[in-house]
Amino acid sequence: MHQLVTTPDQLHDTVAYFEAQDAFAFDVETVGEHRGVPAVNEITWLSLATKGACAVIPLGHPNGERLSKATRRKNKATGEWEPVPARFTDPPKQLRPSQTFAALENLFFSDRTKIAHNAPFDLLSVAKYFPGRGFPPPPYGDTIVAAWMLDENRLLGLKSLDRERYGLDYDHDNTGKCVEKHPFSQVQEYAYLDGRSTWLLWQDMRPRLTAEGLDDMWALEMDVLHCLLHMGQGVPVDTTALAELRTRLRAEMEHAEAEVYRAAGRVFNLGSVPQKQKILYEEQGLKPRKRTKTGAPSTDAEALAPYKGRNKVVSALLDYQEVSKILSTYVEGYLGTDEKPTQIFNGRIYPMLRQYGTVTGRFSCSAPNVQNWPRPDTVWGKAIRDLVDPLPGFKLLVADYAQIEQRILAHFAGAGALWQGFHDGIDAHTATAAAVFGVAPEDVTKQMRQVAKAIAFAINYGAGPQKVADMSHTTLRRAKQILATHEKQFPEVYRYKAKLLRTVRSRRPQPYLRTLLGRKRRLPDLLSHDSGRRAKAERQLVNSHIQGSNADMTKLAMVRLNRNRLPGMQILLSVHDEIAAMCPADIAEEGSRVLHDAMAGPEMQLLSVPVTTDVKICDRWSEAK
DNA sequence: CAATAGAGCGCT
DNA sequence: AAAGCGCTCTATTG
Repeated sequence: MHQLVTTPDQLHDTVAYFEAQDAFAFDVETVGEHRGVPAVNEITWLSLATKGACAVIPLGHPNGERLSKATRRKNKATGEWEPVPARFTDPPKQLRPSQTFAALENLFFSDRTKIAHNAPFDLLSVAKYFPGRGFPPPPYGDTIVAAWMLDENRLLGLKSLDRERYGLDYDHDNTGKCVEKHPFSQVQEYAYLDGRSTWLLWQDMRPRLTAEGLDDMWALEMDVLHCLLHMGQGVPVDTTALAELRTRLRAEMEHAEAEVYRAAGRVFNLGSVPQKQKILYEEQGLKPRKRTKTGAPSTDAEALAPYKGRNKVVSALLDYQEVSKILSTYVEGYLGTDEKPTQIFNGRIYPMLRQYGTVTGRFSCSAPNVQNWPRPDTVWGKAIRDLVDPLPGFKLLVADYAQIEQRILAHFAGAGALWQGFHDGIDAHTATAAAVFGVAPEDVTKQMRQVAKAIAFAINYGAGPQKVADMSHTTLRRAKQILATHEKQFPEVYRYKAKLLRTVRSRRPQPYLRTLLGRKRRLPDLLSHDSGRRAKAERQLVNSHIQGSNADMTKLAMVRLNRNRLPGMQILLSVHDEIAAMCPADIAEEGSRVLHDAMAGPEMQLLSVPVTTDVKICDRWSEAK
């Protein structure tokens, strides 16, 4: 059972009880148009749970109980069913957020372990109610991170975990999505169960992390969480430049659109795949070069590439699609339109990095996703990245690891040509090309290097000879020959792959690998009887080992940067092997050294080959070369 | 009308 | 028979 807290006395008793514990779970329900954005949302429910107690604190829920059960009624005149607007009694008198959070301040700003399911959301939502105090300090617990570390392949939502662990199946009408639509007692029950199950899951999972040898990785992830709270301040953007970009892109798009219609001889919906198929493969008489997985002729850029410059519709369409993608995703997506809300608040975007967002250990990123910004060596990529606007008096610091995945491969494979190349300071693709083509590194041509890149894909992603041929612009026969030579020149790479497979496949109860810093990746399909699934799992094995180890290093670098951050320095973004920060201009040089050492200092030399990064100090991203 | 699937495309 | 993501648009389904 739980205590409903609506009076100062009850609040006082609740606080006293929770302050006597060394850990507690909590959960917030939020409302408002931007309920999902912790920087600006509004909390209307707070639930707390710990050993022996749960408390639910409503903070301005608008509804009492539902007056009529019916949600639809028949219109007598038309005979149609119409929705009945929900009507409620008045809600009970509730505590004000200000008095409530004042009473809870000592609890949240204590050394007690603060546990939530997706803790950055709850902690940052709560933090606003403690102005001037920043966010609650460690230690933290996050049941979604724990669940992910214990099984990255399963559904991680609180409700799914409850169903799996306890057979508990509450909330059939998605109460949390929009609490203000629902009656008081229903939300009260919902908030109670969310808080309670977070606490129960924590009790269940924390010891299992230790049992699975994940204590060090857990410590790292909780340090990452601390860093994410710091990053919750968001990224300042130049909204004026963004609006100008919108004007430019709209003009370009109108032009491109007209070009397509002119070439096609008629107007059609440029966003419609079926219509594009009709135009290209029926009216223009092109031969489909590729099929989609449902068997339809593909209209993607790769399928159209052979016709670019030869067919006017194709050329115009590809131009249109490029502009349209940039405008809708990166410009209107951020500024908002009549249909879509803006993602910019107080001149900032608040990208959400999810530390549990991938099976390999990488971050995923959303709302907006800044990990898929167009590359800085393209005209639109420059324009998008230049929207990041360090505050007056600040510089931008941007750094990425050089060829980190190839270095990790060299580390795992051990002594050999690749490994030696890194020790000699030779670029990995150049070293590979030199060995495969039997020439000196200085004689490696652009084309040879391109082939070496394709080989790297073949190793890291498990690409086959056909793919390598396509990437290297050569024949299947030649690609097979090249791969055979590579195997002869780099036997240690293939020995490493074989040994990894043997080791991992023999592990029980299900095969799993461990990354550089001990993260687990389970690959049950390595034992599948379906050869297709097995082959896929074998590709994932090598890729996850390398990609996951890369993720470990980047996460560790972020934590180190957060720890050694200079006063006024703010970590802005992380994109897989890249970290961007903002630093007061007068200490930018020193800040760049801190960033460099966080990523590639002596303590970060965790591989048997050197790890390097180059930090750029700039006012705009595009200046970073 | 809302939710989901499919295609496509941006990134490392 | 190329690993890991998220967003937008259209078409289809409930």
